[in-house]
Amino acid sequence: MIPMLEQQDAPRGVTPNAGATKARIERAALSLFAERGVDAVTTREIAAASGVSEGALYRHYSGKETLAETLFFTIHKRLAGEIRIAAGRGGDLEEQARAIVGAYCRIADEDWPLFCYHLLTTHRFLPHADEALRTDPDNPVEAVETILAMAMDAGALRRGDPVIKASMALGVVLQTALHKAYGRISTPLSAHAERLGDAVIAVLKS
Amino acid sequence: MIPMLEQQDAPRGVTPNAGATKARIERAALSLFAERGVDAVTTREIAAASGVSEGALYRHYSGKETLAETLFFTIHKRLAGEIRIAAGRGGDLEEQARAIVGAYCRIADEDWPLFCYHLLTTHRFLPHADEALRTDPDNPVEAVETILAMAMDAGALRRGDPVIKASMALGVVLQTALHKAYGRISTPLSAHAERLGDAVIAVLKS
DNA sequence: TTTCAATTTGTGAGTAATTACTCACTTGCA
DNA sequence: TGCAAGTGAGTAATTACTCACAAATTGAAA
Repeated sequence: MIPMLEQQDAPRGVTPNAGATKARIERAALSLFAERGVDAVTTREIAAASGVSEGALYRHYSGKETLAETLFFTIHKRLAGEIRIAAGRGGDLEEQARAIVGAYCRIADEDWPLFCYHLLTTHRFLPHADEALRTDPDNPVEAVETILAMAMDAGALRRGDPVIKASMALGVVLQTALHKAYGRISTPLSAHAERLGDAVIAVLKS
Repeated sequence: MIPMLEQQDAPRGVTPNAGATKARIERAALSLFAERGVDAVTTREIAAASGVSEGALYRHYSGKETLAETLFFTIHKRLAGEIRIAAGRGGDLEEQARAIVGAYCRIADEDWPLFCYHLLTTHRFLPHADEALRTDPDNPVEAVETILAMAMDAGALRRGDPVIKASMALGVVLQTALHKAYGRISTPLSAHAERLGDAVIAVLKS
């Protein structure tokens, strides 16, 4: 089952509403999960918020946990992809850093519930995911680590532990996003992209 | 009820084991909460892990939620206090920053379950705490914000939004701690205190 | 020191409430 | 007509919390 998340244009030969229910369930679950945590949200609530019955939920997902997991890894892989794309647009390390920061801000502002859900539930899924997913290199952290390791090899960055450098650099952006999640910041994350970029670059050079 | 967390020296006139049960419950709950999340841990499990009965739990706390909340705000206030102490030892902003980073690392290494629990459950308690607690200025974030605002007033730091600066600086340390929680880093946090300090200072100056 | 009632602390089976999930059935589209 | 999609009352299992009781501790009188 592929998550839909957004209403898509209907391919020909398919009812226009195909996937609509699935997408509504996902959007409702997402907001509730981000707000109160997966465990605190009941399947009844998800159904009510989606405007469908509880049974419909099980037509699309084998259970609540699977739904939560699928949503998580959707954004997880998307973030990894966007990071690689941003970094792949070339330029020096500073330009790459700014591009990655910009991508994070854009994704966060475009779909805050999804981004927020990822931010707040990583610890639930990452350490406990099965071997295949946990060691899957297609994740945001490793994407950044790879870029930093390559920059070190190329002499664009002082040698050091890429794991630590990556966590420090990511922290600049993610903690700011967290503060937004806590209600300490009300502006879009993009409003701070430049300062975030400056700080990330300062961390990388430190 | 005051959380005990550690066995204390018995004041005279009091049984030597006073508080021992309460402390055991708290330690067991802490580890379980940090590992799997408050909602996923049952009172039975806490009782079993503490080696006491389920009823004993309710002699000391009015319920699971109260226990979780008390543990959270214990470390929350302690972190705020330690930050202020570290910053209060004088010195210029760089020395203050290094002292605060050192304090975070020390607390994390001294009591990782407690620190980790705080790290992973902030979003559960902070946005939903009652007015008094949520607006209580005795918290780690405001402690840092205050220090930065004062440094700006004193001309030691370029003017800017202290909220953003604080979140970026905190992120350097907290995201690295998170990566330790995810199993990406196995060394003590203190092993990276110097690099973390360098990065925080770089962020502040950026 | 010994005794002992009062008080605190601990026990664990029981309970009411909740909840994830099922299934026999209906609906509506191709 | 056939099949996928949707329904919602029902169910078995779980769980936070209670309560009647037992054990331990205390302070001090004898």
